[in-house]
Amino acid sequence: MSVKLDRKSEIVAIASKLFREKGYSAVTVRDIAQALDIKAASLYNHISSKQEILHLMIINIAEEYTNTISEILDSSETTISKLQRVIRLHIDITVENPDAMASVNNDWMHLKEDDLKYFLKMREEYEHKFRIIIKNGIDQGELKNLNAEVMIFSMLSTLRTLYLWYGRKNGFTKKTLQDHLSLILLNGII
Amino acid sequence: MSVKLDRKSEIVAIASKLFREKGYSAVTVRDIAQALDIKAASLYNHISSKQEILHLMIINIAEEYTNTISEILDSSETTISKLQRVIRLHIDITVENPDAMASVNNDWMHLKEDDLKYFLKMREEYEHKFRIIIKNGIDQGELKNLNAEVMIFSMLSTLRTLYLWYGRKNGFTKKTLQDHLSLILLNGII
DNA sequence: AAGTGTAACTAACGATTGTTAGTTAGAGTT
DNA sequence: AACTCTAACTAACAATCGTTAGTTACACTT
Repeated sequence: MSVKLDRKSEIVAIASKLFREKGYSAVTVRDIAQALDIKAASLYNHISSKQEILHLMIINIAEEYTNTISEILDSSETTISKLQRVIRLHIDITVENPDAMASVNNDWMHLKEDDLKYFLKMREEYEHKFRIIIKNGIDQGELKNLNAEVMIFSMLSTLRTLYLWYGRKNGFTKKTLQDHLSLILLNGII
Repeated sequence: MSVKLDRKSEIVAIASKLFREKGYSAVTVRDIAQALDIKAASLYNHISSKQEILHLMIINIAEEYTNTISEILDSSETTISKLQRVIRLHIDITVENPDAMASVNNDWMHLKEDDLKYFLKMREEYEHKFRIIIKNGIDQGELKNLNAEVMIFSMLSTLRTLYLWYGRKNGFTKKTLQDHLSLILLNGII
């Protein structure tokens, strides 16, 4: 609503980088302030607490995952097509927020009571809907009849740690990932 | 060498669980002591610092990964067989040290100077040898001619986060994983 | 009985933590 | 010219951090 939001976003962006490098607990508000070249107390003109930074970093992203997988599940595409959309979802969010994804993966447990419950509820819902997509695919013969949990685990592990690989020395562009990741995740490497 | 080692291992074991739940920085030595039902200062009869706990947790495991992948690379098996041994390596270490694996993945950056350099050197060597196995497999036509980096990323992401899934409500036993994981990682799900 | 080693304890340390209160300089508005 | 808002500041707070020093109770060996 106000211009303040810009500075606030700047704080969240810088904090994302620091949280990614050392984790939420190891980063002090003085670290964040120093990276912005201001004093720690000045941060509190823009944010209410260190917690709020974590909230802004994680909750929006978690909601986007949850909303989009609901859309995908409810659509009337083939399982393969659904899974490709899930892969695209992870690529898109990771490319847009590579630093924040580290906190979504590793710092969510430092959310406070309500946020924590909300986050865990969303994560459960996400995995639940992912599981349904996979099981439908198996039932309809679109996927091999293998252990569904191992399939889910294997795909989600890769998609969730995308942030660790995207933008590294390897040539992972958004296009490379979109072209090769579904091939490899769905068809295997042999 | 002495009986002390038992108590020391007990400390590392308890600390592994706590580090896994909240991360190295968020766990205080008072937390660790309380979990053992002793006072914080008493820990220092057994360990020299909080750092030492992290060292014991990470370095041994990293060395085991590094040594074993060297053996695998140097062996004269097929690529498929080598990759199956790599999968087994990750399963074995994870089943043996599920809690410590969390720190290997998420707390290594809190190792101090020398340990940190050593760890990163080992991780690079590990990925390097993994890459050679994959590239040999492609060159000899044992693996599809797809982006090698995406293959590496996809497999390692899954294998490294095994600790997050093993022993959860899903029925992941060591046998289930050994039977299904190579099928899915190597042959895909379609 | 005296001596030694182990593993716990109490008490305290200096440093650092997130946060609050109150102030100030400047830009935009009335 | 007076006022308001914004975003920085200094100074300080109580709480907590990892760690050290010195002590105590007990078991085992001599």
